[in-house]
Amino acid sequence: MQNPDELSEMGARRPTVTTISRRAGVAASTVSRALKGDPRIAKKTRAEILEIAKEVGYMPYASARAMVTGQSGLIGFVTGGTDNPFYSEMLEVLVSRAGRRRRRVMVLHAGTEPLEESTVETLVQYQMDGCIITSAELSSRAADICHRFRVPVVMMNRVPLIHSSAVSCNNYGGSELLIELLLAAGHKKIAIVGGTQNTSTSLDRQRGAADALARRGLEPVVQVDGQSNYMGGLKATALIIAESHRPDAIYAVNDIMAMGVVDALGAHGIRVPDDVSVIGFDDIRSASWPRYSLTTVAQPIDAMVDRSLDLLEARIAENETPAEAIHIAGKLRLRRSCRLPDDLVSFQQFV
Amino acid sequence: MQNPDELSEMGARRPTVTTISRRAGVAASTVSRALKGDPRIAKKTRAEILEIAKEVGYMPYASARAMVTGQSGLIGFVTGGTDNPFYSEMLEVLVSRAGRRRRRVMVLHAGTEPLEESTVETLVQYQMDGCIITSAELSSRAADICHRFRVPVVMMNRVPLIHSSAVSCNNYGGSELLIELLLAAGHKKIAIVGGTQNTSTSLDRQRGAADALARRGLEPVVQVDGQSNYMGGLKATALIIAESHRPDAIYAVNDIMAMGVVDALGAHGIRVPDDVSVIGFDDIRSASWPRYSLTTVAQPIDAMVDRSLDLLEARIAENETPAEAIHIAGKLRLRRSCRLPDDLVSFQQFV
DNA sequence: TTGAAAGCGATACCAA
DNA sequence: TTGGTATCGCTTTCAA
Repeated sequence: MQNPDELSEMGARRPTVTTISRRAGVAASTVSRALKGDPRIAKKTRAEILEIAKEVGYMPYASARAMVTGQSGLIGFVTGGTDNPFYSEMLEVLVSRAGRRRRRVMVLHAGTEPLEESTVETLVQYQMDGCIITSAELSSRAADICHRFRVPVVMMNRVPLIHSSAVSCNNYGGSELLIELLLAAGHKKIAIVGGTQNTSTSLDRQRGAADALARRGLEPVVQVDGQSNYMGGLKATALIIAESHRPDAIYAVNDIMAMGVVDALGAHGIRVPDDVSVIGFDDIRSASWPRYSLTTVAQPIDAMVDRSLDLLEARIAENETPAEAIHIAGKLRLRRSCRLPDDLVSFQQFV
Repeated sequence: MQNPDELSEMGARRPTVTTISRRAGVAASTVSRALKGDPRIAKKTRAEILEIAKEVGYMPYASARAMVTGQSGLIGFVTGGTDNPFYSEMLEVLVSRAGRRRRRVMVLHAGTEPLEESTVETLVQYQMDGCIITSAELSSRAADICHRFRVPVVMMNRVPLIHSSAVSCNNYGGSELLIELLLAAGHKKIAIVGGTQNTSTSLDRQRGAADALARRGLEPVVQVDGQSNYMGGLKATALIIAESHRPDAIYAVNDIMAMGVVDALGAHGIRVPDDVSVIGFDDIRSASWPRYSLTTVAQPIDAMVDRSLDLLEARIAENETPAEAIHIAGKLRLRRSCRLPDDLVSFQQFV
C-alpha cells in the first residue's frame, strides 16, 4: 500500500492505471489488460503489474469504467414505503448475493404512489445495470423509460410489465396448500384477511385460497381487508369478532398481518390454535418467535434473489433476452399456530 | 421527450450536452452552465436550452459528472447484519432525507466481523461523497483508508473514530431517565437486559442505568446479556425467572429485546405491568403495538439522519472540517408496559 | 505480446 | 455572455 506522503504529493489523487504504467514502464493499456486478466499479456508482465498495483493500493475509478463500458456495477432496488419486514429481509439478501457477483445495490424509495419520475431518472443517470422492483406500481411511463434506456427490470412478487421479467413465489399454489392444510385439519369456517388490494401477490394468494375452498364447495365465512400490515391484521380480526363470524381458522395472506391476528385473538381471550387456527405467508423472521409460532409458507428469498440477478445478468449480456416469468415454490413451515391434520404425511413433501 | 426512432438512430445512446448544444447552436460549455443555472447565461439562451433539454429527454450521465467533479452524489450506508428493525427504519429515513438533498444511498453490508476490505474499497471506487456507519466495528485500517482517500465518515450510534464524526442519541441520558421513571413509580428491584457488549450504544445505556441506580444507593438485582435481539430478550428473561431474581421491573436496553421480555413474562403467566414493569429503548415501530405498548425512549431518527447528512456535507464542502460528536436527546414515550409514577409532571418535559 | 491514440460525457478554465 | 479546449481515468480499437 502506498504511503501517505506519496499520496499527498500527488495532490490527494489516488493511483490510476497511469501511475502503475509509469512505474512498470509499460503502456496504460497493458496495465488495463493485465488487471482484468486478459490472456494476451505475458505472465511475467502481468505479475509485475499486479505487484505494483497492490503496492500502490490501486483501486479503479468506477465512474471512469462506467463511462467507457456503459456498465456501472449498480443494481437498483426500488421499494415502496412499507412496514412489512419481508422487504428488509429481501434487501439484506440482495446486498449479500449481489456482492458475490461484484455488484452493488442502490436503494431507491418510491412512495406508495406510482414510481416518481425522479426514481426512474436516477436509474438512467447512474446507468444501472438493472433494477429490481417490489413497489406496488410502476407506471407504464416509467416502464417505458426503463425500456428505452435499456435498463433491465425484474419485478419481484409483482406482475411483469411488457418489457420486464418477473420472479415470484408461487403465491397461488402456496395459498392453496395452506387452505388444504386447514381443511385436512377439519376446519370449515375459514376467514381470510386480505392484503393490499392492488398487489398481485395479495390477489394471487386470495385467489388460491378461494379456489381451494371452492373445490370443496366452500367459501370464506368472511374476507376482510388487512392492508398488509400489523395494525390492519389487528383491526380486521376485531371486526371479524365484532361481527360474530366465529371462524374456526383465520388465514392472513402475510405473516405481519397474521401476527396482528394472533394478538387480537389473544386480547379477546381466544386461544390459538385451541379455539382458532391462524396461518400466514412469507415466513418472516418473527413468524418463528415462540409467541407466534406461525404456520406459514416460506418465500424462498435466496432463490428469488438469485434468479432475479440471473435474469438481470442475462439481459445485461444480451439486450434482447425475452421477458421471463419465474415462479418458485415456497416451503411449508408447520408450527403451532394451527391445528394439525391427522394425516400429515401428504403435506410432508412441501416442507 | 425524444421519440424512440431518434434514439435508436443514435445507436441507443441517450442525448448528451453535445446533442443539445448542436440543436441550440451553442457550445457544450454553455449548455452545461445553463443547465446548472449559472447566472452568467442570458435568460433567453437558458430558456432555449432548457426547452431543448426537456424535448430530447436529457438526463446527465452521473459517471461523467463524477469523473470531473470528483463527487458521485452517493452516500454509503454501512450496516452490520442485524435483525433489529431499528436499522431498517433508519435506512428508510436515510433514503428519503438524502433524496431531498439529491443524494442517493448505496447499501454496503458488512458482516458481523470488522468491516471487510472490499466494503471500504467500494466506498473509494465509487467516490462516495460520504458514508454513514452503524455496524459494530470499523477496523482502524478501514478508517485509515477512508481518511486517506478523503471519504467523510459519520458513525451513527457508535463511538467516533479518529477522523470521523459521530451522531447518536443521548443513550446515557435516556437510560437515566427511564430508570428514574421506574424509581419514581416505586420500583426497587430492577433487572437489566443488556445488548451486544461491544457496542457503545449498549454500554452507554447500561452505564446510564447503573449510574442512575447508584445515585439512589441501588444496583440492578441482576444484569443479563440479551444479545440485542428478540430471542436474546426471551432467553434472558427465562434465566431471570429461573434464577428467582424476582425483579419488579425489567429494563431491556432496546425494544426488540424488550419485546422478548414481555413475551417471556407472558409465557410464564407474569402480567405486565401488574406484576413486572418492562421498558425498552429505541421506539421501533412495533413498540407501539397494543400487544407490547412499550414505554421507551424514542431515538430521534429524522434528526439523527439529518445531522449526519449535514456533517457529511460540511466535510464534502471543506475537507478540513474538524470531527464533531453530536448527541441528540430522545423523547420519552409513556405507554402501558410500565407502572406510572404518581408524579408524572416531572417527566412531561421529556415527552 | 505490447503500444499509441481515440473517445466516453460533463465541466472548468482561459479567452474573447 | 459565450466559445474553445483540456481534462478526469479507463477501455478499446488499430498498429506494430
